[in-house]
Amino acid sequence: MEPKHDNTAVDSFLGLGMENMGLSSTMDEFSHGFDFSFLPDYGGLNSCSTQDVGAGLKFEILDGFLDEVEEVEDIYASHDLSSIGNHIFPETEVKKNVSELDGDPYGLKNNRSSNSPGISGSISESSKETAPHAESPNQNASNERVKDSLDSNESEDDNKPLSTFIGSWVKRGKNRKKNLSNTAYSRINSSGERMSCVSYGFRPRKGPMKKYMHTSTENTFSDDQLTSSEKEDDISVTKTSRTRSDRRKHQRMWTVDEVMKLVDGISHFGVGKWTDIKNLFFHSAAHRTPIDIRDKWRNLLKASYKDMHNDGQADERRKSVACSIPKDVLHRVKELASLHPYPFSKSSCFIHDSSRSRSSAKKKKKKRRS
DNA sequence: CTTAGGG
DNA sequence: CCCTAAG
Repeated sequence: MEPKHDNTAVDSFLGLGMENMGLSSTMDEFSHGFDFSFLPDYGGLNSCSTQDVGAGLKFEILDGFLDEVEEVEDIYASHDLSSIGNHIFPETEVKKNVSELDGDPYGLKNNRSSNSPGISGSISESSKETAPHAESPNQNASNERVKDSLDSNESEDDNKPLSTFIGSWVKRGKNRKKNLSNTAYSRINSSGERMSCVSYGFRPRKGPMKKYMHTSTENTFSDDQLTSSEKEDDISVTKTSRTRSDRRKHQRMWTVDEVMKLVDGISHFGVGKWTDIKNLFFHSAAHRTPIDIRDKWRNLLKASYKDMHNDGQADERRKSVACSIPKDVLHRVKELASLHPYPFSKSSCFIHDSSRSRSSAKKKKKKRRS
């Protein structure tokens, strides 16, 4: 292979070359049992890419970028993979099998949502999140790495105000036995403040979702994912030398994208299959336990009903941009709500006003099974 | 372990 | 979010 070390190499690195790189490496790792010949032409995979990669990968010039290259690889791998995945598993065909591809199990993301962060979003996302990955050399069967990056398709941050994280722990007074025994203790034992930068505040959900993930991968990933918020937490904690009194999981604002995934999940699995939804649609979301998801759905329903009672009144009370739920999503929520009622029977939620008497019937329909 | 419900 | 009770 002739290393063409002129502009071409650089160009291809910065441009198409990257794509090819990511793709080719992806292919290397994934072509083990597969015949990708049916895949669409990914821009001269064979012709220029291998060459450029061969040349480019030497990277005398780009030595310093190697780290980033890894990320980039991941990023592109993720994209290529997702597109591949969509080709391999067209829509309805495979359900669980796709689970590992996550992010966009049914290719839903593509159709919907001007909101869901497209490529750009994912890129910033991934680069942010895979970065820590590159540092730990061992723990990546490249296989898993790719899967990770797939997961990082997750739209973690749409618009997460950092203040959210900082503020959230402040308002927690109660101490909880469970939490105390879990997190706080470990922290104390590990000599309190000094340690705090590592483990404080991370309360792993008790059961790692083992079904669809290969343990180490997801865990490390979630750590990475939490990194940002964790840092916030740590800083605040060490600064104030917070005691273990407040141990509430950081309240993370639900992004529109997440909400949409939730809606998707429900429309695919039905209400009540929250573990399934979690696994498929929120597999990469380290937080968002099935319970969280259910709670969110509960809230969404509430919101939708509220909205429908305000008939037409575009209520802008939810001023925070992150919170406001787009109308279309709200509509879908309503549809789903009428489709399969959420089983909360008691009076608790929802406004009980006069108009509810008849209309409530639609909520109390039969529960749809899957 | 999962869900439903309630706080 | 958290917690608990129930399958």
